[in-house]
Amino acid sequence: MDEAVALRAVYERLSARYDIDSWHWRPATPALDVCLGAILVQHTTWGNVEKALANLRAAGAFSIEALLRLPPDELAGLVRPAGLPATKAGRLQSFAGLAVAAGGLEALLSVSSPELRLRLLATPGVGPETADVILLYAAARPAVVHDAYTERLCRRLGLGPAPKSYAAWRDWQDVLLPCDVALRQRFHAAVVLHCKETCRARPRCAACPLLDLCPAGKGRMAAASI
DNA sequence: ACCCAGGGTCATA
DNA sequence: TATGACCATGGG
Repeated sequence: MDEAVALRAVYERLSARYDIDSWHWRPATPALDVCLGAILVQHTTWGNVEKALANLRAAGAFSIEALLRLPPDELAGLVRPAGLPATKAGRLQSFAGLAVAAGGLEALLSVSSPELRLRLLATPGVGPETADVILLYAAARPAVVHDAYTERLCRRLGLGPAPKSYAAWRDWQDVLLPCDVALRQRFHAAVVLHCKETCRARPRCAACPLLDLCPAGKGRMAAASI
């Protein structure tokens, strides 16, 4: 079976099992929440991000303007639960500066997708994955988000591009996935939800909905641990 | 005590 | 193109 069919099957099975509404970036999630969360979640778990976001709200710092007003070390204190506090405080302020320069967050998120992606990537602390999360979930553009979960899942299924770069993975998905915002949101959300549930906690789960998609033989064992 | 976590950046071969 | 060190905290 070719890769387009296989990836489509992954989408069908996982989106049927995992609801986008149990995902922290649902369609109704405010854009600012998505943007700040996307930066804070780098190399940390979502639970820690929630604590940091709660600290920001409690301190009245949950706005582009307030973020820029706050002294860096004070902001770092609020963000500490998410790890890398000094680094992430600076990144939040860089992003806030980008939004202000564009005339506000709404204005920033309304520029064309290619231009928006370039501006995001030019912002310190915003790399390709963070930029694509913002494009897909905050700006509702049909972007592809690649991440460690997607890569691990695809590799175990024997899918994916030969090059290991983010760009190669993103381009690969971009060709195979229908260019639909809601679909791409559901796909990414379902992959992550599935991997978080089964990857470490329940290796070799016999009820894995992707069991029949993996290569025969040894691959079947590997698939069971997806 | 140790290992890992939706990453980004900088240095190096 | 790709690998390694670094950032620093919370949870298993």
